Amino acid sequence: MPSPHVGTDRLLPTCKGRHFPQYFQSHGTHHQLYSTSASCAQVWYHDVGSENKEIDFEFLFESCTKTQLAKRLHALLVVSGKAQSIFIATRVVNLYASLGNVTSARFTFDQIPNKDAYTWNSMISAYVRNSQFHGAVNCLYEMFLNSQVRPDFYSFPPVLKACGNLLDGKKMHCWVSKLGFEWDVYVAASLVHMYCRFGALTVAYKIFRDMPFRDNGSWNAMISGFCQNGNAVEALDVLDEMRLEGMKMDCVTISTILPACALMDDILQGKLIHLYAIKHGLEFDVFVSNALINMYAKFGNLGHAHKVFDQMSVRDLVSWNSIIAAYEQNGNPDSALKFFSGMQSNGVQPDMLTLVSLASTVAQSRDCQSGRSVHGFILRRCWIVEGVVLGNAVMDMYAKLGIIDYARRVFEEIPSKDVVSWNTLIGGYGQNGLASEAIEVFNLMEGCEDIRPNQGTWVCILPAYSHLGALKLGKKVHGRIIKDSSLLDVYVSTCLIDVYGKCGRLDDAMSLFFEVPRTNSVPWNAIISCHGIHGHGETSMQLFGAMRDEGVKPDHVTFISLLSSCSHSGLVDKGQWCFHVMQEEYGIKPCLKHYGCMVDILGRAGYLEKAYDFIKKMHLRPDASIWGALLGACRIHGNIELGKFASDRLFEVDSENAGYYVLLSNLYANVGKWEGVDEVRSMARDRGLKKTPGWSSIELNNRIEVFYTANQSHPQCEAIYKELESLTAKMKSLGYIPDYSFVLQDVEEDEKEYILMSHSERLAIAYGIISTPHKSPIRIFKNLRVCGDCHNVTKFISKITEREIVVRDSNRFHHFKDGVCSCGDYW
DNA sequence: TGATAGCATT
Repeated sequence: MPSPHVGTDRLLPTCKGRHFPQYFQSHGTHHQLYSTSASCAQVWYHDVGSENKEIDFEFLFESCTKTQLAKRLHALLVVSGKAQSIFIATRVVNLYASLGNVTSARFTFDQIPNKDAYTWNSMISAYVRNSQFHGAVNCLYEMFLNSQVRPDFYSFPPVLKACGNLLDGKKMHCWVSKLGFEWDVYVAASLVHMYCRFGALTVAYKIFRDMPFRDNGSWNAMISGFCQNGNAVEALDVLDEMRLEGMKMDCVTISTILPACALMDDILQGKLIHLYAIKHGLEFDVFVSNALINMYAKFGNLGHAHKVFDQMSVRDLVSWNSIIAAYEQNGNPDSALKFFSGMQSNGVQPDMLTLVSLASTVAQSRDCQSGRSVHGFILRRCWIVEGVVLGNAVMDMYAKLGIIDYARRVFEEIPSKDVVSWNTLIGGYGQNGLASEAIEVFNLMEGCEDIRPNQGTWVCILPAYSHLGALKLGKKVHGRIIKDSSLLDVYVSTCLIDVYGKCGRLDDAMSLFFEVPRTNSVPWNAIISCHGIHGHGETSMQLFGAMRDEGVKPDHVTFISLLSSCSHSGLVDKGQWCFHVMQEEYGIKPCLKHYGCMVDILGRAGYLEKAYDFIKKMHLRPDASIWGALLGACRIHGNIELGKFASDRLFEVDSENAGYYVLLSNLYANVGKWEGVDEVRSMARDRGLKKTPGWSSIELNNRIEVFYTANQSHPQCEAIYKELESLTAKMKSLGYIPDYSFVLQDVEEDEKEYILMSHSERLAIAYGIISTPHKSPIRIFKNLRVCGDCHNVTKFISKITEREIVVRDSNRFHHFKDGVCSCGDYW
């Protein structure tokens, strides 16, 4: 029975038919059949040339690890006449199937003349093992139509598995019942598993309950069904029942139940199961070890995860992926990268999931060069086209690396974008401070009919609204969320609290805060920070007290919010107390942001030397924000020497930020040291520094109007400047003197006055005045800090126009009313 | 004679 697809590879050119023995003769007696690669060398073919010795086919079957080898073995079987046996032919079908080659399996299958049930069942499972589920179901129908053999107990388990994947199994269940196979333990377990795949847990559980006999596999099917639908409690209940009935957990049970322990946050249960595995000698099973690595990683216990990984004698792709993900998800990108290179040097080929972890790792390591390497690696394998998940991960990586244009490009290249792709791009723009672009993309997404926003979308778009102060747009989304979903996700609620708080609606933020479940720190952090930026430091402290009373554990973000609240309100003692409590009571190590707040608190309050001593005692290297805080404090308190020292340190670590030059120039100007002002100006000029363009925005008629400094292109430009000129005249009659120290350019005085007048916040305020009813309040947002002159001017404007003016800048809120600011000029 | 099946980890 010559087989045309056999023996076609060029290393065995004459192996067809009867030429085959001659091939061996020409190569002597001891002959290595599979000599193409080292991994195949284990398979030897002994003494074919000397006719009296038998070929060890059993050994050859065992040793086939590649389709090419299987084809040679198949050829050998054909030549030796053994392939005519239906038993041997069926084994060949199974061999091809196990190597992932369904085509060859089917070809061999078709060549077999009198197929029996064994043969048909093997072909069915060949399809299922290779995820060709329609093929499996069709093959069963084919078998049924072939009147000589009937489907039996062995036919249905793989077909039911296929049905589970195809999400269509009612008809098959009827058939199984009709044939009376329902009570076979394998068939019933397959039914249980299939219904669990559909999420029909009640039906699955009923079948499971009614089983007359349950083996380990049946229990495992039910437990895994609950686990995979996220019902960890039920899974653990069934496990208890199983053990009460005297059944022992096996490798499958353990690798199924460990993720449920992680889901339940039940580390004790997880450790007990680990102990059980050790006691019963199951700990070195590759599935069990992998599941243990994943569980310990979820509990943040990298030591245990690493130990399990180290003790493994056999590691597969999942083991490497798990240990890489463990380090990546616990914020240790360096170790994750080390394991990735370890994986490569061990000859394990990475898959798409490896690259998803790797992309996140690189995003954390802030290494743009590696980012490109990862992208290149993926591009060479065309993986972006294959799976949207990897494309999304690469987008996220670029967004986190701050290369948002690349993220956009990857987004454009993803053929079937899902809601996560959109969310990632929206969030990416948001994280890079491009709130308007984020909103633009969100609007584009709204135009896509097949994409529906989810909770993740709201978490990405709402901060963009907070950032621009788009209260009305935020409220619109709030309405939609209430309409769409009965249940408010804690993260979405927190974003809404943030929108209301940052749009100046503290009362609305508070009432929303009281509605959400407050069991984790996230909503607390938001509400504390909102009160902080409004200058209500005492309220922030009271909220912290309430948080402690309710038993909610604060995290490092809580303390950043608290410390910045203290700094905005001048609460020196309370700030120091927080800094102490954070370390002593909660064991949180201060990061640069905490230190920055402390320098700010001390410095603003006038304890400049204390602030400097504090910096000297830091266990982290001070960055620009730390020296910037000290410099800012020196400006307020007119300390030239320390200010000069701080700015020297500052420009060592960041010489590009124009804001710090303005600060220093302002310090000199305040004490009348004009030569210092000139020096700073020339420094700034020499370095050709890139200024962050200042802008302010105002929300009118459901639109956000953005004004850039000295913007002349607005349609109402003329009216705006006219209004400002008239206001300036009135202010001067009330005693306003422009403070030119906020002007960095070296120009004539009248031009300096014009520059100050063109500051974006003034343009926005003037636009508000001419576009809204008399005496109505005005809300302005500015991306940088409001300059001292603008702050002073706004006080005058609030008095002249009898309007309440709320300005939120990059730092905090300023409420102006009757010529006074709520911050008491302390900001 | 022999060979075919369910439940497991990122």
